[in-house]
Amino acid sequence: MGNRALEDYLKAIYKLAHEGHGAAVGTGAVARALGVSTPSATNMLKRLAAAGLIEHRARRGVTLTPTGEKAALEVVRHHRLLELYLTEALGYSWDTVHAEADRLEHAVSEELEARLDEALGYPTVDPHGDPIPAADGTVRAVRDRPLPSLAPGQAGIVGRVSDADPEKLRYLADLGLVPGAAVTLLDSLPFEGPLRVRVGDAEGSEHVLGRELATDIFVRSAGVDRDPAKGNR
Amino acid sequence: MGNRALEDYLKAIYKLAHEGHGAAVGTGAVARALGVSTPSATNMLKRLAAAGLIEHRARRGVTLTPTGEKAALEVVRHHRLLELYLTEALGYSWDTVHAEADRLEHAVSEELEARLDEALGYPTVDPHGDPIPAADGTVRAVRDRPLPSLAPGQAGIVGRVSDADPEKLRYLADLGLVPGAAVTLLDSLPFEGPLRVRVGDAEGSEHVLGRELATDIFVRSAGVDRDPAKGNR
DNA sequence: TTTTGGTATTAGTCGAGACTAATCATAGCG
DNA sequence: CGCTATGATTAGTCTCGACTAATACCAAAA
Ligand SMILES: [Mn+2]
Ligand SMILES: [Mn+2]
Ligand SMILES: [Mn+2]
Ligand SMILES: [Mn+2]
Repeated sequence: MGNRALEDYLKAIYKLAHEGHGAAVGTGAVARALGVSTPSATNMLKRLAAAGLIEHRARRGVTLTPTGEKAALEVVRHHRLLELYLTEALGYSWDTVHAEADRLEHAVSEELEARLDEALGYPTVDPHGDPIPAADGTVRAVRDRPLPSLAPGQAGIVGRVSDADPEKLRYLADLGLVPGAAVTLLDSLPFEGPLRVRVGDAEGSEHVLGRELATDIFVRSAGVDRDPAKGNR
Repeated sequence: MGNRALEDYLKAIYKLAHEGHGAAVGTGAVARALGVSTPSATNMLKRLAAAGLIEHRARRGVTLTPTGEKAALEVVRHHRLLELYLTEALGYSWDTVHAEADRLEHAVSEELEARLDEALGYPTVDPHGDPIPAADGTVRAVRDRPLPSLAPGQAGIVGRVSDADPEKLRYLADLGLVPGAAVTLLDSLPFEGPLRVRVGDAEGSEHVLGRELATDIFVRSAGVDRDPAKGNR
């Protein structure tokens, strides 16, 4: 097919750029994210650069140009609108939507995008807590921090969880660790040990989480509940 | 992309086989249907044959094998479920759904297919009157005849209209010539001339239709209203 | 300063699907 | 019975994305 590959590269670059704060994205990272060999990535990155979608400083890394960022946001918007629509309107569970949306995202027209947006009431957050870029390319900034960065005894609200692994998502849902849930870090064992957390408000249930799993959960301060996402639902 | 091309070829062959009653489908017809050169079609047909999806008697034409027919029906089912879902649930008009479904059909998983089917109440007809193949590969037989084959004075019910041309569909909708509408052939001018029809019951409105347009409208006898399609909606 | 190891690029190949130009096969007509 | 029109196939290319194997770069360690 034509632009499916390009779109997936742009999306991957966008996401990598936003988790490794600001720095340029390496060829290898892109390759790993897409399950592709590094020469394949090099080749593709050159073409993206030739198309003016990315800046490619050889042996340095890669950054999205404004045009490229716009295109990437378009794909991300499709993906997240689809994820939300599939769960809200068609009863999908949040652990299965990702794969479905990954295929559908490339076949979504501007009209379908608009109709999904409308049917959902112009949402700003997807089922996993990721922000849905607006039609004009605006994205709410994410300031959530990984759960382990809380101080012992500190409370937070789950803002976002990593949406890649269905198993993980099912497990988190069982524990009640979904976006919007209150969570308190009771203590965290040293030497990268597990964390003990309370899920829910005053007398919620306690759980122990492995370090790795906890790192995929992002929280915001419990006090500061100025979340634009809640604005228009 | 991988199977998008194959699926489109299978779908095209299926549809051509069903409009030219029973005969084998020629390479040229396939090429024309897909907007592709005949050598491209020859090449692709060979690969479909190698995959056991079609029977290709050289210089004869092509027929779907049971496996091929099953695969084709799968695509057709996706297409028509999507068309219906887009109109019913997302407010698409019937002239624009075809193009959208043509892209989405290849990205529909078995799960999404099942959920669309359920959300629509297990429908059997798409917005243009085409039958939706059941999950088990069953298709309601279509016995509708072209409008011009009615005898002057004879009444019928619109069963199906050709869904390829949006302009045409908009025009037909304006005239009220949609599936389920009653239509009476008042008279038809000789030498392939235009037809005068009444749309609606006793005192409906009268319209004149060009021969070509009329040939894209398919009707069933007004009396025999044993239509399985009306069964479960 | 030389060695080493991780990362990126080059070189060469492959299959999918498309194209054009040239050739063939056959049905039907004269 | 031979000729021709129509339709199908062959031959040869092209682009897109992927791959492996070989090479080049560069930073840090020795
Ligand atoms: Mn994708
Ligand atoms: Mn998501
Ligand atoms: Mn299609
Ligand atoms: Mn249709």
